[in-house]
Amino acid sequence: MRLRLGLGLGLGLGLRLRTKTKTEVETEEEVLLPFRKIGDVEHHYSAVITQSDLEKLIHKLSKAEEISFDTETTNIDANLAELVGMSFCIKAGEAFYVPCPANQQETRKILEQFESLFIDESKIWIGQNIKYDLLVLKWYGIELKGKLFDTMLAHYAIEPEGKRNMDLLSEKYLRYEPIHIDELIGKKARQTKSTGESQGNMRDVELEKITDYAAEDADITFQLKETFTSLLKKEKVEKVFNVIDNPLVKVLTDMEFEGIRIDEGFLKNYSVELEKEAAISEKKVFELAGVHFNLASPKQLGEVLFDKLKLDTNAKKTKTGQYQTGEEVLLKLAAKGHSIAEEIINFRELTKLKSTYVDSLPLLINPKTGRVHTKYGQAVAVTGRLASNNPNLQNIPVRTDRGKEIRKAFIPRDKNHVLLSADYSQIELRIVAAISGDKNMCEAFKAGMDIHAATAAKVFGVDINEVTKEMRYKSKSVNFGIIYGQGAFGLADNLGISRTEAKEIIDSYKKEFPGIQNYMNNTINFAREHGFVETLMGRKRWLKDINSANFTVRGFAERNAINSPIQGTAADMIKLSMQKVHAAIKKEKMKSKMILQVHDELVFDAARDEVHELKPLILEYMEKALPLPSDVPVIADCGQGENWLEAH
DNA sequence: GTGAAGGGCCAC
DNA sequence: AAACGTGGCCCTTCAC
Repeated sequence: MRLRLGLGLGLGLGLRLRTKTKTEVETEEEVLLPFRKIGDVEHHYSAVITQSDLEKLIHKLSKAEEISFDTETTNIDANLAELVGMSFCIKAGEAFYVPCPANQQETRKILEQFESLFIDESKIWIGQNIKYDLLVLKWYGIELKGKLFDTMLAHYAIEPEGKRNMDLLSEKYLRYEPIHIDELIGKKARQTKSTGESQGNMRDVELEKITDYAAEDADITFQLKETFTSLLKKEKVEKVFNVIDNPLVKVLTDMEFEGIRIDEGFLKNYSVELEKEAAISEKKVFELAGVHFNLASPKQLGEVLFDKLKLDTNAKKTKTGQYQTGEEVLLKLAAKGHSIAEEIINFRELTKLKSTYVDSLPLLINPKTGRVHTKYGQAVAVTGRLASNNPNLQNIPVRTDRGKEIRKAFIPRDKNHVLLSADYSQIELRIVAAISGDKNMCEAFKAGMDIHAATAAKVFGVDINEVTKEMRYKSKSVNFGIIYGQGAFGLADNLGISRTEAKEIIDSYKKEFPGIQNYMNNTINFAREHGFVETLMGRKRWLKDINSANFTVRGFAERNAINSPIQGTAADMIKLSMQKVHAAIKKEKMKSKMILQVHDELVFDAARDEVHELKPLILEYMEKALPLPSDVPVIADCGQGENWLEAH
């Protein structure tokens, strides 16, 4: 049996339409396959070539409230991409593809014709990961003024864990298997990650194929919107989507577009310095080891340390039979007087900084802007946090002297700007206090106390003035441990104290902060009953293993249950503050730009003459973005400087 | 050669 | 039995 639908149907607009059936069922058995044609609706996918067809399309789109929209480009990196074409869909089963010529002037002329649509504030643009498309357009000087509906983010709110590419969503929610991109540009073309080069040769794909592919994407996205709108309601996560994640898209688009300026010369010099030091360090290690080998290889290093030198006859091996050579292991060897271990740690620091940051960052400077444009993953972290990649600017070193030098390379755009960094103070602990309602913890924050010292005073039963550095240090560790669901074993390991002492500290902590103990129990019980936990804003995390009989798996789920509402609420809060600050900067027509987010910190490329009004504005919005229960105050601080290190 | 997995380590 | 949550990226190793 062979099904063919949608063939040769009338084309209302008289455009040059192409129609094609998606599921061509070959045999009776295949009829039983789960995938079917989109929504059982006939579909008409057409390429829009002529000027008159283009005008007809634009007219048609101008009457629609919701338009699903997708771009085809030459690069997976939106900052380097050229438009190859755009697809539109305003009705399930009917979609249009507008090819854009390689000649950028001609492409701009096509885009100009869409201006009335793009500036229409009443439109709703539907897209899957629409931040990408917005960025591509922004490079052509176009900003969509309407509202957005990102199907990727809708799905993220519904199901924050796991993959959500469009093929998958289509198969799961529409029971429809889309055309794979491999069919257009081949498998090889996909391995563009390392080179960042062309996404295959989308330009070379023949019109009929790319039309089907691109139009189908717009069609699928259009239909997913319907599905997800009701699912968001059903799962009670509309607020997460409507108030937090979906409106953040334009904010992140602007941030990614801006990027940050990097002092390339500084990094080049530092690289030479690190190279010299690493070479000296490596030589020392080889002398102490009495053998030359690849010091970057944990496998070879383990064999040298434990088979040849026999530094620890009980050295632990990993599951793959390798010796462990991580920093913890090396520190223990160093403590036993093995200076080679210390030198290896030194070598590791030098090479880590050099390869991951100092040598890599310059390679990612965008030739068009001379700046580095990170990309924010908005539907990656299960807790609701953002993730930053290519490059990751959320893990730039700051804890060691050598490491934090790298922050000096992050600089303002010009002499008239400074870097400004605003960060939340102890935000996750404040959230713990607030959602647990623990009296002592809340009071400590309300009184504006040094929270780790206040904790220490309670835990060790002394006056806050009598808290020693050691007591504060230990309490700080417990406070962090609480957030991560750490136990006595982990605390002991972390502090290098006995498990007994760790247990005593934790017991005392639980006694002095009973509300926190209650919160942990209640949260786990809630998770057991409902199968999920949620943030203050209702962001969910599903915990399928929370009732597992397997200790390990269940323990993991329990720690997730405790941590996710805390980490996620902090993420919700800073996302809300980003929207507000972004809107205020726009409203006040300021020159300053928000350029980075690092979980509890926002970085701005701030015009010097705006700093005085910008600072209080930022702090105000950060602190008021999401008021916490129990009247726990939210505090943010702000610094400025000629580079990121100084601003911190 | 490519890509996945492992070990390791940077941030919050 | 495992023992601290969320990420990204570098280098090596190993299978294909």
